[in-house]
Order: sequence, then structure tokens, then C-alpha cells
Amino acid sequence: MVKIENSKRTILNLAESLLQDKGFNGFSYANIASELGVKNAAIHYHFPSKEDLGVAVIKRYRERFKLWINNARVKDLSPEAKLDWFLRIYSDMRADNGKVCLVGSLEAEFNSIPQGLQEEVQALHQELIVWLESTLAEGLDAGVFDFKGNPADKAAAVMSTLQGALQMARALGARKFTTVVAQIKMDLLK
Amino acid sequence: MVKIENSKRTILNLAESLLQDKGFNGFSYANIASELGVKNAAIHYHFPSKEDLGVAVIKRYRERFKLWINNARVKDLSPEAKLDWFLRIYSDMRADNGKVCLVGSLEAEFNSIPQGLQEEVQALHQELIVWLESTLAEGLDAGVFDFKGNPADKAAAVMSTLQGALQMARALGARKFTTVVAQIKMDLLK
DNA sequence: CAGTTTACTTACTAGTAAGTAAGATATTGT
DNA sequence: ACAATATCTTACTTACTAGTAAGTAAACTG
Repeated sequence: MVKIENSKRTILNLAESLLQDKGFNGFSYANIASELGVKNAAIHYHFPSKEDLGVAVIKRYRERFKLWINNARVKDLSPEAKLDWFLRIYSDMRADNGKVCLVGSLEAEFNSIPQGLQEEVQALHQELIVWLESTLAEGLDAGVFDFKGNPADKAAAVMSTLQGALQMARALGARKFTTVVAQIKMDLLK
Repeated sequence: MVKIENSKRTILNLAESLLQDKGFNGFSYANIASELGVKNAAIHYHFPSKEDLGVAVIKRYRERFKLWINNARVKDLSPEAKLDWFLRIYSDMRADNGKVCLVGSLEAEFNSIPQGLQEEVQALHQELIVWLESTLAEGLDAGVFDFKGNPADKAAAVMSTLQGALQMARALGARKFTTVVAQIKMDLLK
């Protein structure tokens, strides 16, 4: 037995990457196992079912996001800088081999994924929008943002745009993504 | 042999619906066959490979869209009415059991679908954006629309928003979709 | 050092996927 | 009426899917 450092985490990393690249129905345990140089059953040892694996990926992402937004490095930023931080997350995904966001990938296949996974996706999407909403409200109060409608609706719109833009870029190229991000900023800043 | 009227079209209708509901990797020939009351091989007779089937669905949709936008009923509308017509397409999808748009569904799984299908999706997305761009430009000239940035970038942003919003609504509910559509209109109209 | 736990492998099951070849039946064209 | 063609069914293959049971060897624990 050659112990690779922290298999569980490595599996989660690979599963997250495959989810963003191929979708839940687009990858198999064999993909992960071969990439890791182990047998399928080794993956089942750590995550008995594919649903368990998917749920674990999203739970970890939720935890990560929660830590980020509560960390001073993000918490203490100005509203504009917070927005830039958020947009950067998506730009980094695009730059990473044209990945799409987990939420978008799983919502597109929503009706063909296990129920437990659906619930995690719902919770994650909710949390992302709530944070963005409060950031937009903060910037509006501070007078640095300017937009029509209320922060809740605008937050949902902005998130939808980013989610769709990552997908669009796969067919129409990275440049299209960049211009949409620029459009978002333009539409928000005073 | 009981001849059901126009099997080929019925198969295409079902495949289109399944694509919007479960995604390309989320449905099988068996789904279509059982729904139609025939055997798997009957589907293969009409569409030898799954790629052929997917490509045919998108080709038909492109043809349909082309007919619509060149028809007087759409062509002669005001820019606002054209926009409403376009938004209605998406609202109708949402109302139809929470379907998402073909483009979004297939772009989310872009890296796990056949190449011929990727090319069709790319062509369709391009055509949708080009039409929207010209409609936005028309409305801008007529003084009924008002937005920052150029029509091309704004069109890409609006389409991304709609695509993302349909997906979002699956996790967060139909109401969220409605508010985002309202936000889009608010952001475009003078 | 014995016993237990961790992290696997080997070997398997049952089910489903797309796809094919050959034959049956009906419809259409001549 | 006959041949050709369209639309299937039957029966199959190959390949992959998630998932499991039993065994093994190393690492950790008392």
C-alpha cells in the first residue's frame, strides 16, 4: 500500500474538477480512480455512493465560502473590492480550462441528479446570493453602486449572468466572458 | 405495424424535451422508446447515433428560430415588443415544467457531448445573440432602450442572464426567475 | 507485540448504455 | 400483382455504470 497524502481530499478535488468540467452525469468513478492510479473500489471506500461524493463536494465548497466571507481579508473590503473578489472567482474558473460554476453545472442537470445533491445545490446557491445581496446593499448605501430594482433581485440577476456567461464562453470563447463581466461592473458602478 | 403519425417528428419533440429536462447525458434511447411505445432499435432506425439525434434537434431549432425572426409577426414588431417576444420564449420554458434552454443545457455539459453537437450549439448561440444584438441596437437608435456599453456586449449579458436564471429557478423557485426577467427589462428600458 | 483500524485490491454482480444485424410487416410506386 | 422501400421488432453485442463482498497489507494503538 503506497499511501498518497490524503486520498479523500484528492478525490474531492478531482470530483469537483470533473463536476465543473463534464457535469455529474458526465464522469464516473473510473475517471477518478484511473487519474488517481487506484481501483474503482478505492473510491467507493471513501464515498460509498456517487450521491455521497457529490454532496461532499458541495458541502466542502459551502464551508469554504463561509470561511472566506467571514475572514477579515474579505469582510473588511470595500463593497467594490468585495464585488471584484466575487467576480474574480468566476474569472478564475473560466481561466481554469473553461470550467463552469458548480451551481450552474448541477442546476442544468438538476432533474437527473440525486435528491440529496439537489438540496445541497439549493443551499449553496442561496448562500451565494444572500452574500451578494448584502454586498450590493452595502455598496448602494455607501453610494458607490447605482442600479435599478432592489438588491435581492439585482443579486439574483448578477449571479445568473455570471453562471450563464461561463457556459456561453465554452461555445463562443473566453473573450465573450470578459466582456460580460465588464458589462456587469459597468451596470453596477455609479 | 401501427403507424403513428410522423414518428421522426415525435422523436425530435421528445428528445428536445428530454434535453431541456435532464441534459444530454441524462437521457437514453430507452426513455424515448418507452414513452413512444416502441423498441430502442426503432429510434436508432431514425437517428443512428445519439449525436445524430442531438444534432437534428438543434438544427431544427435553428431553422425554427430563423423562420420566426424573418416572419412579419416578429420582424415588424417594435424593439420593445421584440424584446418581450424573446423574453416570453424563456418564460414559457420556465412554465413548461421548469425546462432550461437548449443552449444552457448543452453548454453546461459541453465537454462531455459529441463534437458535432458542440458545433451546432455554438452556431445556435451565435445566431440568438446576433438577433438580440440587432434588436438592442434598433431600440437604442429609436430611443426606447437605454443601457451602458455596446449592443453586442449587452446582448451577450442579457442572454447569459436568461440562461442562468432558468437554471437558478430550478433550485430557488419560479419566483426568482420572474424577478430576474423584470430586472432585465428595467435595466434596458429608458 | 497483539489486536484493531485504515486503505486499499481482487473479483464479482446486476443493470444500463449505445449500437447492430437480420427478419417481419406494411405501404407505396410501377 | 409485384418489387421496392419504409418502419418497425427480435435478438444480440460490447462496453460501461454504480455498487458490493471478501481478502490483504500496512499503520496505528493499547
